[in-house]
Amino acid sequence: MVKMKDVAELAGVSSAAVSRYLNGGYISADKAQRIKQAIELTGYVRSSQARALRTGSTKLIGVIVPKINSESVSRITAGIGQVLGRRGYQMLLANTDNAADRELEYLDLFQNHPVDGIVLVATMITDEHRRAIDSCRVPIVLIGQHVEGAACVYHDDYEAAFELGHALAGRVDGKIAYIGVTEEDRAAGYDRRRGFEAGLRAAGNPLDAALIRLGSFTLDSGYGAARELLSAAPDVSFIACATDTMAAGALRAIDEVRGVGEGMHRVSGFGDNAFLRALTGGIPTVHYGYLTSGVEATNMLINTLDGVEGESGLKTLKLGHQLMNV
Amino acid sequence: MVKMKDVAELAGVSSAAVSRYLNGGYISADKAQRIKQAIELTGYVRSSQARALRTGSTKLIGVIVPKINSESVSRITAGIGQVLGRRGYQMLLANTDNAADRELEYLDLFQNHPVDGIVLVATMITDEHRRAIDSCRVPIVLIGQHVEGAACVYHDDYEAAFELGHALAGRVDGKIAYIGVTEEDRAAGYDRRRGFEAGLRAAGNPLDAALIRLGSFTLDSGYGAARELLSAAPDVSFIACATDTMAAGALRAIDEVRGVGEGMHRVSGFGDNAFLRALTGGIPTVHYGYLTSGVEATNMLINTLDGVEGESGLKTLKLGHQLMNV
DNA sequence: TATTATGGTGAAAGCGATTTCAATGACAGG
DNA sequence: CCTGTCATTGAAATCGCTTTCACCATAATA
Repeated sequence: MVKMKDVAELAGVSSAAVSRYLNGGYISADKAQRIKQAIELTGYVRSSQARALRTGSTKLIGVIVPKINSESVSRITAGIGQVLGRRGYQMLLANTDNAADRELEYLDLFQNHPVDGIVLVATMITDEHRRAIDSCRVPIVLIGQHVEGAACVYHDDYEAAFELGHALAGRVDGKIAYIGVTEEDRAAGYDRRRGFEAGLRAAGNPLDAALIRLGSFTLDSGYGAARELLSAAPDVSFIACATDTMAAGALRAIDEVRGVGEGMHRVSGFGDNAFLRALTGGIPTVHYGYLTSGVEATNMLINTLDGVEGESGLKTLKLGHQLMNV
Repeated sequence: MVKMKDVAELAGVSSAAVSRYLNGGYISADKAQRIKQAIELTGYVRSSQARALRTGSTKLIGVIVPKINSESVSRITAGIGQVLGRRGYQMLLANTDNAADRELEYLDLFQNHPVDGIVLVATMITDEHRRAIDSCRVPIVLIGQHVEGAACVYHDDYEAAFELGHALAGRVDGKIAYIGVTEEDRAAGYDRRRGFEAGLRAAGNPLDAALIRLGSFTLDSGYGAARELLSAAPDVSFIACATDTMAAGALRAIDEVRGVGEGMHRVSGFGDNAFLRALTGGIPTVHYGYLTSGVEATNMLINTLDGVEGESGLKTLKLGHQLMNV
């Protein structure tokens, strides 16, 4: 492996000069030229490990996600990767598989192992999380949850759910049920349910607490909850779900119980999943710019790291949403 | 930041001893104990950057994927991540967004930037790819394509497609059409089409070359191709697709043209997408263990890196498949 | 002419680990 | 008592780069 010293010798300069050439310090045109040639000749590439040791920066961003194989998360990740690539950073990906404690673990690992910053696609925010975030040694941006005092990019789940509930209340006749997710997930659990309830209530069609079920983000859990609902309360005519994935499960359940195709206009979701849209023609749902949230969060983070001027760096950003098919 | 020297001083030993303690070299029980305490007391964690510089190993694995936001790829990635986490490595993720040249770029980047090995979720394998793979300075495993002389984990797309074609030939009456993908993707393009054709032919119901279209992996492209097919050849009664995603698009097209629900038994796919399964009750498709291929490939790679005994290290592994809903 | 900037430069000091090496002491065997 | 193992040990050399520092021209200013 050719190192800087070799290049320097070949070019007849000191390695300090080569380093300066590479990093844009004082260098005479003459030597710059010689160094350039020497580098090309030897095919030299600088060791990022030595550089990292010396500078303390690795150009690595840690990205922690709850589940990579989900449409929303993988879109966010795509957005993150896009910006990272463009701005000269690389992505260290950690998939926690929905285990909140592994989130903390990785938060820890990433601080000691070498990342310059962290993007956390958040679900549950416990006190421990808050503490870990506060005491994080590198800049960190959250996606998906609004946490006081932390930099975050999120959607207004309450407002979106409110609008959805309000809009649906008028269009649906009969009983509306709701399949939510754990309220520990503030955004997708608590906010969506509360917003939806408030929306229905505001439209004069309040949600019956007995018709609320809890899923776990998966298609199967949506299916199971819906089956249970349909047999426990056969007069339910519409099932609103906290995610499109669970809505797909509910759809399947309704189709099974009431006949194929029946489900299509009897569920709503969140997230505007492309498959669901194509296969059903579109159920009522909320469109979020997942990719955008990845992009925005990452830009925010890197602006801070690179000290981009005119940029205040980390902050809080609420992205918009769009009601679909209502 | 507390460094090894600090720990050493506190424990009254040399830093060499601490290093040995950490890496399992000769150390007396007495000193080991003192070092252990000193580490706990100081909260010392060793700098992976310094370690990387010295040892040349970063415990980082580069993972190159064509598109992270696709069900199959994100499942593979989940499998990779699982093994990586378990075996003490971290994942450097690069998303090429289906640009083959960016694959090469990252292959390059990863060799210079510091990874111990590479997992390439492959699509197109050009000569340039082959060269890049051959001359790769770190171990590399491919997923999804079979490349002579390279370590790879893949599925037998030809065989699977053959079986699917053969099985469908009997069940479908009327004309069968096919929406494929670029043949530069040997596995998903060439092998699947050829296998499918051969399967149909073997069953005495050969595919009409005029009924073949080309999509681009996306739902929309499947939709577009299907619309075009349906108007160009209204007597087509079944559309086989090279991916479930395109099948979803085709389904939508059929529903639009022929009425909702009609599509369900008129398309087939590849990949056994969970949404598709739930929403349609299951179209004929091929189930691949995507997560497994990620797991297997990664284990293969790390066995090589860690020199696991009894393991021959890198090799070629063909995984099985399963016909669904035929 | 004397000073002061100013662009350029290389030697050398780290960054924080791992690892070689020679040295040590203990202990068994002869 | 001498010699050979053998487990332990710390000093010191690296790993490959960045960056400080002192220094040198040369040009600009007083």
